[in-house]
Amino acid sequence: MAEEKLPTRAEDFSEWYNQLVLKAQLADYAPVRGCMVVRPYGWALWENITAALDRRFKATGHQNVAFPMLIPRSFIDKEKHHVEGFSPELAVVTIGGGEELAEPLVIRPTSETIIGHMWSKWIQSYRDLPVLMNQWNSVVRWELRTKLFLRTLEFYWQEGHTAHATREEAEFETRQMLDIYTDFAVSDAAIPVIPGKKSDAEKFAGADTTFSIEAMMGDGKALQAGTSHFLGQNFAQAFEVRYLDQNGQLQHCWTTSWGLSTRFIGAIIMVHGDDQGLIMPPKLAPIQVVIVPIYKTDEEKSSVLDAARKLNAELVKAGIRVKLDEREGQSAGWKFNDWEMRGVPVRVELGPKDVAKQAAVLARRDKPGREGKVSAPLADLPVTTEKLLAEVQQALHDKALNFRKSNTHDTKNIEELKRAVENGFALASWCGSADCEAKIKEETRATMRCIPLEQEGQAGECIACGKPAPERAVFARAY
RNA sequence: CGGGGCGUAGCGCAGCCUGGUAGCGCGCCUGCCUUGGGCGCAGGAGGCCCCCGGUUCAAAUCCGGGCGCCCCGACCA
Repeated sequence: MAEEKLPTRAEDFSEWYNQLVLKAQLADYAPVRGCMVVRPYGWALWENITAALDRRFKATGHQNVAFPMLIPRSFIDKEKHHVEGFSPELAVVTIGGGEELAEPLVIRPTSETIIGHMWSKWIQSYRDLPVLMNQWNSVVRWELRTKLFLRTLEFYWQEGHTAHATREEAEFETRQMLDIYTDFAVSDAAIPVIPGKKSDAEKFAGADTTFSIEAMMGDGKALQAGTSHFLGQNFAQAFEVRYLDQNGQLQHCWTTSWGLSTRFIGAIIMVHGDDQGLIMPPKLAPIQVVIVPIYKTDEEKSSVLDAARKLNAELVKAGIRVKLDEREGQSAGWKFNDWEMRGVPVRVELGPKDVAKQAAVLARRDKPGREGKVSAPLADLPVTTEKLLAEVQQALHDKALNFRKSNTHDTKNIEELKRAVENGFALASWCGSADCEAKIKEETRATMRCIPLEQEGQAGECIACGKPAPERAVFARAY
């Protein structure tokens, strides 16, 4: 690392983000434009995210599967809106084994089509339903403007796909998975999100209805952190996914799909991070506690390291993800800064003075300097640490929620909305027309993020046209 | 896809205008010293100066062409 300090978020949020991702060794640029290499620390975070989600998917009856990456080009063409939405960003394979292919293959941008194709073979009867599947994979979308984690040509995600006998059941599934994303974001990532419905302009290509969870980043911009789509019978019709019901009638299935990607790592960085670097939510942190030993003489070194290793073992036994930093040649101060930059939520400082009184200094990442430090007896440390991790988890969530609240404004006209989205969210009544939505975007550079499921306050007149509006929507500049 | 910036040691950069021995900081290696908030000293290793062509006795430097990456704007998980 050439530069030790990051730019501050106020100076240049975008540059702060870029440098942090590289310096914290979450990811690096790949040799191909717009592609990233996820490094061990970043992947460990992703693994914790996948574990937290996968647990929830399994608990609601979903099974994991693996579909191939290559899809016949013609499949994409079968659903009208789908092809319109995805054609511009497809990567297409035209040569295989040195021969021009009879039919080009696309690298999946998402798997609705190939899954629909297979379902048409597998689903015959209402007894075969529902089908509840999920796959962890990567997909490719040829984006023009890329940014590590937030938008790369290839990204990692999970895509859930389900087929149901009735509209109601499919709609329930769509909402259930949105709830799961919300619960994950709030409980595990400490990121408050607004679950809501997308406008027609913003919805998934091929969906009847798209829901999303929207989060506010540290610069006040919005990030769509997860989506759940009610696909109606669009793909079932395009791929003839049909079943015979109890009355002997042939019916099209109702399907859903839902996804959450490595983009979520970008959300964690931009929601919790501060000018010192990352702050990992304890529940997802690859390293929850780092022990930094401090010593001068050989004698001190051996007694401190003895105590540190013993402590390390006890914390491991308590189920805490702990790392003992035994690196030589870096000073304790250097290590403090290093682990702060990498966002470890709790640091244990252990030096001769501490060992003498059988204690250790605990420092919490979310409170800088002395303010966040306390001394605690070594014997209690597994318990004390666990408690502190829970406190940090809660504090991060509350801080993010307060930040969002204080940067969200009720707006009554376009001027107010324009000002509100300079550094936050705007709540505004919206009549629901695409024209008004387009007008707002044109004049303010903000997009309609979602119509929150939980409506706060009374809807009045549409902010753009003045006609009565049924609902209030969130507008913001978005990543 | 438009606008801007940048390609020189692992990283960050200077040198280029005005052609002539390739440099600085950090990192890395060795040794000593240090470790409670980004220690210090000494020695050392490390280069297709993005690529191709041109001008010239001589090109990192001037000229032409290409490629790549980043940033900013319109589309997107």
